[in-house]
Amino acid sequence: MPNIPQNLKQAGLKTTLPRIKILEILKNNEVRHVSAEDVYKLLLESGDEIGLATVYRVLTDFENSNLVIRHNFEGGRSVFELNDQPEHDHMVCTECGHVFEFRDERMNERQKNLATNAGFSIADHSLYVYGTCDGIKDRGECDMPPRRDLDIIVKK
Amino acid sequence: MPNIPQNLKQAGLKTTLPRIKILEILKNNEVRHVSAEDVYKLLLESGDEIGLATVYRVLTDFENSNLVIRHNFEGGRSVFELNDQPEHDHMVCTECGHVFEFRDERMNERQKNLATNAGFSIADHSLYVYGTCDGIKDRGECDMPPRRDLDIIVKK
DNA sequence: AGCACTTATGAGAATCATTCTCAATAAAAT
DNA sequence: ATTTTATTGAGAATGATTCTCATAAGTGCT
Ligand SMILES: [Mn+2]
Ligand SMILES: [Mn+2]
Ligand SMILES: [Zn+2]
Ligand SMILES: [Zn+2]
Repeated sequence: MPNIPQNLKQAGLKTTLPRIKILEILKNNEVRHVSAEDVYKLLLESGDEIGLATVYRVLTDFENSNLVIRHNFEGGRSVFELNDQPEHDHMVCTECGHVFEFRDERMNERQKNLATNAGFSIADHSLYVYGTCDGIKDRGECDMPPRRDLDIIVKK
Repeated sequence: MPNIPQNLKQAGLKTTLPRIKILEILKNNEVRHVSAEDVYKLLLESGDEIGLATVYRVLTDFENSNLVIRHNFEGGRSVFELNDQPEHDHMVCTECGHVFEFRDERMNERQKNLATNAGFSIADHSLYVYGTCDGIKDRGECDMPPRRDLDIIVKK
């Protein structure tokens, strides 16, 4: 089991209670793509009184030390996820809010080639697909909580 | 030359002065990816006193009637562009702010297949690539204003 | 453990983009 | 021209996020 204080130290961050608690939440398998507000509420639920400003600060610190990745889905609020998966993209269901993760190696490659050929150095990229997960819903997979593993993997 | 009142009527929008002025700006070849604030300032520069709230409203109306497309690049502000180009994606230079447009038919297809196979109905998607345009800059293409035509087209 | 030094936290104020409210106005319909 | 209905403008309100600054907590060193 990964040692959280260890993780923080490695990331160059002091081991403080708020950071430990928040990293615990993010490592918890029950959640995956969470907003700052979500984290704040989860903390309250577990009896930890940590200010919202602190939650934002900690998440930003985590982002800067690459412990988490920040997403800007439509809707104006940032969403964070633990940076413990290979690079992947997201499909967001605009009906039920479920976020599906997928990975398409060939698409990544194509993106890189494209940029490189154009003389552009990629620092980052974001691909979000919005729609509804009807088909998946029909198969009873929609209302399940997001899974730890990528939902869809497209092989080369 | 496309008739602006015509365009508005077709879109089911009343022909009002603010709408005409704003559509004029968007159709003007000098700008392409603009924020509401940008539009507001351009209006002021040309002596039109149109409230910022109206600019936002009009742009949203335009979006709803598919006259424009709204982008949510990183940085928390929406950017709009006239919807007069085939579907395309964007590379945003985080140094100079230049936005390059590109189109990769195969990537689009792949996205669609991916989603379809997963039982997901795509309503929309956004692919933004962030980085720096060093190479392009070297070739003296970077600080030019965005062009009307897609910057980069990748053929099948 | 106790002390000093540095960094993080909390609460609330401040900021920023965007939306809302509502009275005044302008466009379309009759 | 008159009525009807949608739009505008100014400023207030909102919502997410950041900032400020006094207080508290972590870390290193006696
Ligand atoms: Mn993810
Ligand atoms: Mn574009
Ligand atoms: Zn769904
Ligand atoms: Zn550049």
